[in-house]
Amino acid sequence: MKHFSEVTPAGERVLDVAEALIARRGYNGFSYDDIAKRIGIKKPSIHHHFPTKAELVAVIAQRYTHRFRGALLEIEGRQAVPHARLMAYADLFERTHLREREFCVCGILGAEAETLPAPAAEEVSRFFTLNLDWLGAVFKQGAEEGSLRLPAPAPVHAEGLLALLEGSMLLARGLRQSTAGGAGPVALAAAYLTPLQPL
Amino acid sequence: MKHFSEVTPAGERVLDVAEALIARRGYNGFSYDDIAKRIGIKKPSIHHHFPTKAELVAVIAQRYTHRFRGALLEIEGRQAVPHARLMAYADLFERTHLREREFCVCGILGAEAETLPAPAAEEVSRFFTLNLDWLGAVFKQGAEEGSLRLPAPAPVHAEGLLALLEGSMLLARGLRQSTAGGAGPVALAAAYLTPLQPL
DNA sequence: GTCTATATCCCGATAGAC
DNA sequence: GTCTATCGGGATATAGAC
Repeated sequence: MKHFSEVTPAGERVLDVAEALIARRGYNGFSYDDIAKRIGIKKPSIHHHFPTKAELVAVIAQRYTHRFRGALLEIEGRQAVPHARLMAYADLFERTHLREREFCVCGILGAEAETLPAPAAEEVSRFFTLNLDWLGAVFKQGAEEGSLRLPAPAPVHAEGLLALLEGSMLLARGLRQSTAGGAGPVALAAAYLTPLQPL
Repeated sequence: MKHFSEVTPAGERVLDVAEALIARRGYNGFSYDDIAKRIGIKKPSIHHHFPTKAELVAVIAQRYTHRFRGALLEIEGRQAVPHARLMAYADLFERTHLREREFCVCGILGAEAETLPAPAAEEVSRFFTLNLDWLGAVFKQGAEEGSLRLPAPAPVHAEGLLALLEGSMLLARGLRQSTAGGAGPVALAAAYLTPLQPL
């Protein structure tokens, strides 16, 4: 399959617009014509860059995961303490969400996984695996050095925090508010993590 | 708008099939013909019961919320302790999820809220408000009687637990597993709630 | 309550000129 | 890289007979 780094500048413009559409309406909620109209070109021009919608979405998920991986590395360089790393991680979701109430791209694609073309579903699965592995390692480090007291194995907490953050976006959508009940991803993560810290 | 209790038996059959379709593929992932084929009748017969898809989905969300309200009342009658009530609540999601990997109907509709007809989006919003209010009251009771030590206000924990449970279904979908990473809603809720209990 | 037939529209996708 | 034109299909929805 095509790799996002091979895309031309005009193709990148398509990816940007399509990604924003997915973040708001999901895979089944936008069309090639929606992209074309927002860019100001015609539908067949989109097909010129990405022949099928399946490939377009797979590349978007792939690029999104790549960007996220970069953000994780940046957090590692900026924060040394597990708790601080996890809060910085939660802030990634908060910033995504504050950007005009966007959903995590792979989050909303994950919800639609049953209707997704196989290549796109695989890319989405990679996104979640990447995040769970990274979170699991951070929780494990915290448990080993004693800065976090975990009542469950590290992978369970990794899954719990990721579910909490993706779920907070779903909630905000469902409630039709920018931040559900007034609390955003960071506040929810803090409520999750605070009791795990020794006094 | 029509109330679910006015629906005829044939109409209820339509609701049942459509609800199962939504739980797997979402609002934008199924058509009237999908319903018709599964029941064994023709497409216009579906329109006879529910003239528009917007109304059909609104009634489904309405009925789903009603059923959920009943389940909450049943938990109140069966469990007296806040922690036990919350775990029984998590089990509602676990059972939904084990039923052929279904998503919470209002959960997946919430993710698609931006593309939902207004009446359906309002019903979905009601579902979340109902759940947040109920959870908030349980957390508040736990904090007041001292059986739960909450680092954040009760409404924040209500939002956190609901986000965790909805998110766990999203994760499982995205990872293409019946229970993400092996841990289901109940295990994640336990990891969330255990540190909130005094020793 | 269900049917056949049809209207209208939009979708993803392709052909081929510029 | 973008365009016009078009195809085939599937979507929601309606009319009207049984």
